[in-house]
Amino acid sequence: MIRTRFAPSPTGFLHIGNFKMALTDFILAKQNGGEFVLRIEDTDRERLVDGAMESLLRTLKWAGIEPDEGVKFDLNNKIVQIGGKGPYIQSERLSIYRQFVNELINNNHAYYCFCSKERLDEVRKIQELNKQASGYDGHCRNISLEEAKKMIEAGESAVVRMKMPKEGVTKFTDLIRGEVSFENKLVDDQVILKSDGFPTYHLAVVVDDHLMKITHIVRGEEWLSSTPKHIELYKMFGWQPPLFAHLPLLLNPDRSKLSKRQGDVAVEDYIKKGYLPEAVINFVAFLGWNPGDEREIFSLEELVKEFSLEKVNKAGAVFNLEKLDWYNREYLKKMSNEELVKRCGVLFEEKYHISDNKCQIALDKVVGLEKERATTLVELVENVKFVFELGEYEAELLVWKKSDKAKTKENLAKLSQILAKLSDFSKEKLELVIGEWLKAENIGTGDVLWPMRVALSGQKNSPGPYEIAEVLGKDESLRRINQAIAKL
RNA sequence: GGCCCUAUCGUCUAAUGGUUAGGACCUAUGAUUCUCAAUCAUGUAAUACGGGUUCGAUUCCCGUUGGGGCUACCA
Repeated sequence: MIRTRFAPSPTGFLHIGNFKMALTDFILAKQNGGEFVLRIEDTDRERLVDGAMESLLRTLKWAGIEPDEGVKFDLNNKIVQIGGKGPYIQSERLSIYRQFVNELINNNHAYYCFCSKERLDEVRKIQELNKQASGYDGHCRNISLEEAKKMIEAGESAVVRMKMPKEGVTKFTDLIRGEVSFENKLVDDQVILKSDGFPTYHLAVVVDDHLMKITHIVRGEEWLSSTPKHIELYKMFGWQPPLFAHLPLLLNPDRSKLSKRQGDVAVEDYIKKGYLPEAVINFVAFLGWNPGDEREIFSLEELVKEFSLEKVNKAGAVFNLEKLDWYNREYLKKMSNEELVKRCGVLFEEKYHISDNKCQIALDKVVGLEKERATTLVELVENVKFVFELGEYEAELLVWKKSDKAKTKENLAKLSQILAKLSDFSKEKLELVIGEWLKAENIGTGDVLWPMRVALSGQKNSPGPYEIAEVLGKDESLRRINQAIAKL
């Protein structure tokens, strides 16, 4: 059975690139009837951010990516750990790591290192000057265990380094890139246990993935060059390494690694702006993957059905907001008004203080006005402002370019009379009645529809007049039209 | 600097040892139209470069160049 995991560090909001990894891990597990594990990698005590774990979980939940095992919200939105092989938060697993580090030390696969930061900096500087490969020079590699223990007892600060073999080549087959190989002598003696007693990523990830029976490691390409260290650790422990798949990275428009400087990188930013999870998932999944035909719209369920690692591209992909916008518009157009009202609920509440479901039916129509025009939820809610509050506008705006003020006033007055007699204010009925009138009297549509639309919306650009009139209802529509007549 | 990964329109990508190199986004033009959208039609636009292998290479190999990653007691 396939078991994948997503293992974020709680150092801030969920990065869109990491989101892509989580999505891929989730899809891969789900499509094979496997399990998806969520683990928290909080071994860097200095970069911990309060509330980051909650934020990460909230974002994943928004996207419908929830783990079968590991850390998640329960029904009361409390963070819990589920599954049998926990804990799933690394800071709660310190004794486990210590035990495996000791095993490595006792088997001569790891050693204590007492080098100061200053010495390490010096070594690096010299290597750089000599244009050599940089890395630890092995200064403490041959200190005997007895001697090391004495130094520790004497109070010296130490880290533990893994003992990389000095010859040979580490080869592995990446599911995306094929065979990759590294010369062992160029691989560093990585620190695996820090002086604060916490493991580094490299040790913790290997131990946890093994203990948690992870079969496929799907992660970003930035990990490719540390994979030989991980493979070597599996070897030292006598464990079977899992399969690796290193996904291409997301890029800025200038093709550098996607970074905060050039735009929003946190998924939360996109949630706040009113992007739909469907659109973000579809967009991000299609960065570096496609089904091989010309379909572009894929739900999470369809992705689970059709995604395959073999078709994933090798090169990084520019994170192109214009395409995201397009996806969001597509999903907005497709969505039922009812569902859209649900999604916009909080935004309506914040902006117009409309909250309870008494207004649901009305909101349904309001939302329909803009769903083909807006790009995001926030924009949609903003754009229907005129329904709740008719803004100020100049009388000149009422006059269509091919018309004049007198004619406009006359037309609106007649329109007002006609509407006053109507009981059915549906847009179909309005269109029919007004259409007949225009035809009968041979009046150009623009001569009436333009001023009517402006009178109802107060805006240069807006939805059509019939639609707006239907949403506003008879009383409010007439009030606005008569107000416009008074202006002229 | 060292090591590793990578290269098709501006962007995301499809395809094949032989094609008019396809689609989507963006963009331009036209149609529609009361405005903005939406919609429909049409157009512009790509195999980084140099060597091989081959009857033939965008595809396979090598090199160059470009881009990216790693090179921490960060992940």
